[in-house]
Amino acid sequence: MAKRPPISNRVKQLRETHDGMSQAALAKEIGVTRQTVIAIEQGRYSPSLESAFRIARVFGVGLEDVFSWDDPQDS
Amino acid sequence: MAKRPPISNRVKQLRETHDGMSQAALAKEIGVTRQTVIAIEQGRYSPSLESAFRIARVFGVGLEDVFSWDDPQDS
DNA sequence: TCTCCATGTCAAAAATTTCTTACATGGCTC
DNA sequence: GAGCCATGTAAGAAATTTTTGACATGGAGA
Repeated sequence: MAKRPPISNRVKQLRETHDGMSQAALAKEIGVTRQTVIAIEQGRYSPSLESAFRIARVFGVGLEDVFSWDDPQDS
Repeated sequence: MAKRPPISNRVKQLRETHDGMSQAALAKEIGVTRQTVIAIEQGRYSPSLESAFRIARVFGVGLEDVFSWDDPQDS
């Protein structure tokens, strides 16, 4: 199965600050299913670059304002 | 099959400006195979967010300095 | 209470990305 | 020419992401 990726995201917070947009509404806007939004928010797997870009666009922010790389160790 | 995503990238240029790093060397650094690097450079599909972050890191730039969303317009 | 909505879980199928292996070409050097 | 190295193609297997559909829970409101 999929490992948890070393990437965290603020999708949930962004939804809240975006007029309490629901997962279903976000899913519809970016063209994926609600299951996908749930899985991304829960960090079960990281989305495709394409979905990531679409999410950032919906919220009008940069990709790295939504997703961030937080690998503890790495040379 | 996969559609070509509305995302372009400068991986090839970055390799060149990075001391002519080969595809094989880049692949090894980001932990994927050479085939994957080729496919990404050719835009056959967009990489996972994880691979995208690793590529940006290798070149010491931001994610959006490597990959950019170029969709004509959204509805 | 009953209904609606948002969130969440689960499982299996479908789609996409990545890997593995093998082979081809062009450039360069010896 | 022979030997490398970098790039490219191709096909199938493996892994991961996304979809589909069904069901459960809690909160808000009528």
